[in-house]
Amino acid sequence: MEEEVRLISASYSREEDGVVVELYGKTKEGKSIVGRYHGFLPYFYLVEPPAVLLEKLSEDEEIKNMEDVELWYRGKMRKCVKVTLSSPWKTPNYRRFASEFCEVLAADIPFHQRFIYDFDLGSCVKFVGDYKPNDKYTAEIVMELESVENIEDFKPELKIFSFDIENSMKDGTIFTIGYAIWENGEIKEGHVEGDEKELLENFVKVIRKEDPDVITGYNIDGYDLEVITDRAKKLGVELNIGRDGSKPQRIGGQFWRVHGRVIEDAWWAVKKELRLKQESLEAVSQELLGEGKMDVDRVNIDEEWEKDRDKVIKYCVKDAELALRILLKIGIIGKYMDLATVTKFPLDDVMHSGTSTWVDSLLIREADRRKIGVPLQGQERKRGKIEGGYVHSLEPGLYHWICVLDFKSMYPSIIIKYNICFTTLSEDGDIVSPTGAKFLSKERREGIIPKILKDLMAKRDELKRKMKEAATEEERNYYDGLQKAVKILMNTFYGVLASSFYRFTDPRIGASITSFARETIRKIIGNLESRGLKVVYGDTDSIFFESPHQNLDGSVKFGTEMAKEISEKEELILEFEKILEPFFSHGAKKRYVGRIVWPEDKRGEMIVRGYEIRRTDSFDLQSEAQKMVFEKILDGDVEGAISLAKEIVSKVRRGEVEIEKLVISRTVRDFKRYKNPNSMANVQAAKKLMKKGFKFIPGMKVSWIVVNARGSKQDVEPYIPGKEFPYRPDFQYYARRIAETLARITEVFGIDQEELLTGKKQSSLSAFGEKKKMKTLFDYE
DNA sequence: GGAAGCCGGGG
DNA sequence: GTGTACGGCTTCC
Repeated sequence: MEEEVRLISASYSREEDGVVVELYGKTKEGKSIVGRYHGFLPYFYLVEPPAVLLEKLSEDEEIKNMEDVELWYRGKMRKCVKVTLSSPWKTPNYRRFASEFCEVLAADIPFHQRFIYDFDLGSCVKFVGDYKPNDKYTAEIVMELESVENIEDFKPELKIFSFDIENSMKDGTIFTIGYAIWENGEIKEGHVEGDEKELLENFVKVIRKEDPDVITGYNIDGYDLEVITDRAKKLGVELNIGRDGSKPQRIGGQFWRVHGRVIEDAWWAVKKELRLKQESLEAVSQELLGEGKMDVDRVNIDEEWEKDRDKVIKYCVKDAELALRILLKIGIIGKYMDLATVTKFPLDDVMHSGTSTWVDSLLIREADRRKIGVPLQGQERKRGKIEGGYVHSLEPGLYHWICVLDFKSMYPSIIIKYNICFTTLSEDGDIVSPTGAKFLSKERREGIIPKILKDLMAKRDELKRKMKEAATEEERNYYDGLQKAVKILMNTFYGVLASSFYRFTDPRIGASITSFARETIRKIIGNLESRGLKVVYGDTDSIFFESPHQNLDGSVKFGTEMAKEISEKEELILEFEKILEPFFSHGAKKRYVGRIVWPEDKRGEMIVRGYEIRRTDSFDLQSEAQKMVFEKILDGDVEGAISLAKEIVSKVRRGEVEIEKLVISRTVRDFKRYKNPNSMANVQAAKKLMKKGFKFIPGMKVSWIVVNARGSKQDVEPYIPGKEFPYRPDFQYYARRIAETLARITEVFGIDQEELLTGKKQSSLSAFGEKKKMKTLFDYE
């Protein structure tokens, strides 16, 4: 019997006759399946172990086998012993014990991943074996596996179960659980009823019956799952919602895992994929779906429940539905399926493991093939930060016809070009990085990291080619998703190598990569300048220079030629990415704005880098004013921009501003949890609300307006939407904040914060012309 | 300037 | 379960 399966998650069970590896997935036909594999055993390696250790281990019943092997480790082949044991869960103990005697290798690899590496499985496989009904599982098909083979990847539609709970603010009792299920392009809704115990039992029943691949909801990681687990425990309900009947488990006080399914919090998905100022379900639904939650006062949920149960149930189901549609809208499942394909992992592993594990997935397999020892992940963390990319200084001003060139996969290309790898790092290497580290040339020993990256790069080119040749939109999207995933994975390699203590590397390697990159980009900038071109800016892998032609056609032609010419010289590919007309910066690195005029499909798009305001104490007027001024500048109207900035500031000073645009909001927790509660504006606002007779519940969001910022601490007054605000905002304070924001732009034209505020020039320096002085004034980094 | 603290979502 | 884990901003030292 055979079944073609996309792997969703993998784990193992202890059964009477030993350990069983369980591979969960979805078949091409859309059925849920579990494949059971018997007889795979955990193992690790000892490097040059002393006899006393071997003796002790050989007397131990847990140890199944010991075998002499040779492994390359720290620059040479060494005598090692492969130790096979019978219980994966005991491995950490033996690892700790053995570490007292000698170095231990590959003893910290999760058992199911060890299985996947050893069978070199990808994310889609063929199960070969017999169907054996087994009432342990909720899956439709259960197979006892004889073998597992890799097959071409496919993306089955997954079944997604979204839920939401409503529970008492007073005692935590769960009132209802609403859900929405995505299957075959349709959404089905429902809720569970009964007293709290029945309700939880019914919830478990629904999940077991529906057997979803993915469980979601909004902030379920931090709230709903926690509450449900607590209440179930109190009431003695078995929360066996795993595909094997196991309970969900919290990992590191963070996310949750359950055997056979993926638990993906829609809120976290939104955080990962988008950068939004407001992340509440209401705000995100409005933003992505154009509709909001139902009108229920959840601070008074107990009363609402007493008053109108049907309404609360509807509200609850609606929230579950919104979370589901958000998850679908951002396409995170599809994206991670593509990443699963390129990392050769089950979906759950790629979604819920760190990026270093993605790199492990390719690197450990390759290391095993080449008999290279796999070191343990070091314990040290966050040490010795390496120097990053080169950032070219940016002189303040407005520029025209800026060509932007970008290195294609710069860091991966550098790693390949200079054969940078832990296997090539060597004192007698002939490739010397600017930091002094030496690497063997490709001819003497090809590094395994460069090899993997080279394959990935070729893979990406092939996928891009297939994408271009695609006959249908669907096919095109399929390949586009995969090529993007390869790109993400390639960049992850650098990110992991640059982190100070990844198992396969050390800071010398990360530092060498960036130093080669800095050297390369500096050289190219130097070349461009020696041709008389003005290089305006550059950051890590991009170069911005002024086109010698003040028109579109000439600039496109010139940029294309330059990219081609430099690429040929460097063994690295420079791509002509875009033309900005105009381009503006006030002179700080990583901060600029511009309008794209080429390529055609992005024409008119405004790009803003580094100026985004995402401070927790920001108010709407700040970002609105900034945006308006930028738009004027990009229209080429500098005078207009300056007068607009002055006008906005003086209007705020005079109090001619919509009060809503000055509101600042934040959550307030239990006052006791603050070290210095009285100094915090949110606490002050909450206390004043209570005085006015409003009910305060920890966790509530409060809004306020600053009414006096002159003293040692800010005086604020709560703002209640829809009600008149009976105080006078501290307009001087708001004018100052706005002027601070806008002056960063207008300073380039000689108008500083003081002048925006008072209309008077404060410094004797006037605007342009005095470049040298301007540079010292504005070149803050 | 780096480490520690806190928020954000949810009822 | 061979894994101990957010990301960004602010305040503190």
